[in-house]
Amino acid sequence: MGRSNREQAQQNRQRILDEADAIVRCGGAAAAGISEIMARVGMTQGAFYHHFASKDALISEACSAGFTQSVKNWTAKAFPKGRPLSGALKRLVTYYLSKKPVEQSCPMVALGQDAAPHHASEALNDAYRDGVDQLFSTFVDIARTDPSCSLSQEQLRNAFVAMVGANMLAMGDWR
Amino acid sequence: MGRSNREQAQQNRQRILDEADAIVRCGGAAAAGISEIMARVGMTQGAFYHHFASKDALISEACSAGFTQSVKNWTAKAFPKGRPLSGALKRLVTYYLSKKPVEQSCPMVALGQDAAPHHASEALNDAYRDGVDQLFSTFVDIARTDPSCSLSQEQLRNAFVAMVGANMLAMGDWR
DNA sequence: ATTATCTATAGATCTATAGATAATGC
DNA sequence: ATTATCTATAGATCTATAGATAATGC
Repeated sequence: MGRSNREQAQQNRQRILDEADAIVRCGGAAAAGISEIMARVGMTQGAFYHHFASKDALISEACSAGFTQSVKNWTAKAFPKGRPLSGALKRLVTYYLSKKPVEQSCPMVALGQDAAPHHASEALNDAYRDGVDQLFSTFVDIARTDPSCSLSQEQLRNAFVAMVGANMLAMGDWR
Repeated sequence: MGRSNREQAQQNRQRILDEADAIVRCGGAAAAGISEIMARVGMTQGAFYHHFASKDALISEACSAGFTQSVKNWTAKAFPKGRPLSGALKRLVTYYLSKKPVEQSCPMVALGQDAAPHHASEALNDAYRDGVDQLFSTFVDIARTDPSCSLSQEQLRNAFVAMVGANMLAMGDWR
């Protein structure tokens, strides 16, 4: 097959990112082989390197994309259309702890090990830390907007890490 | 070099397990290559398969061993010799959240992704779930023995997952 | 005779690159 | 002319096995 036009090529790049994000959330960076990703997209391995400089560049970008997606989801679930602001934090926590398809697992948990500075590139570690900060800010924003929530900053931090920890430990039980 | 005697061979097996545990805690199961492990032990790859049926058998056993070690450490840190029972839970939490060498990272966090049933063998998943149960039981036992602690069962579960979640998220910041 | 270890290697990945090909963009 | 994709392959893993070797255990 010949080359795509610019718009199509841009869409193909996005599909590579989306597939990488999905696989990474299932099994971490090691599970996201380039041949597997490209096969899902419907192209050969060779084309990959036209879109990304390296696997690490892909994973770092997929990490950022995954966190951006989560921020969007959190806000949408906390403030569904036509419902009062009150109860927003509770709705978020319920959504976060609900069972979802593996490819929608939380990026904080999916990349926790891969993003540790001992093994990760600086790009990936930065993307991860930035993503965690974004999700925590979103969490606090939701709590502050929810008039039924009166938790202090410290209580919010405890609630946040408890939510993430509970999610990680629950992963072992998914059948 | 020729063969070791039975006692020496048994010690070698234990060293393989210990090295596997250390590497797994640093970077998960994928980071623990058999050649790397055997090189650290000071033997060649070929000898590995005399001691273990497969890499998966090794990782599963290393997982159990890691949790057993953690249970022991938790109890020792909560109840140091010559100190009152009061304050035991606080001492445990402080120890758990203190910065330690990577090869002593918490197995709940190190293996969280690897042990998820989608990718893990049943043996590894069982070892992980069993290990988490053991650590939670240890946590509850310490709390129940500590006269200064009056947390309910539900509060203890929240404290446990918060502690684990905080540890996982802190990993991204280790420099 | 048994067994713990070593040597050598098969076979399956996986990342990355070089060069050809075919369509787009100008 | 440029560029998105494909074909083919290099080179580096990594798990596992087969068969040889050398010391132990009896």
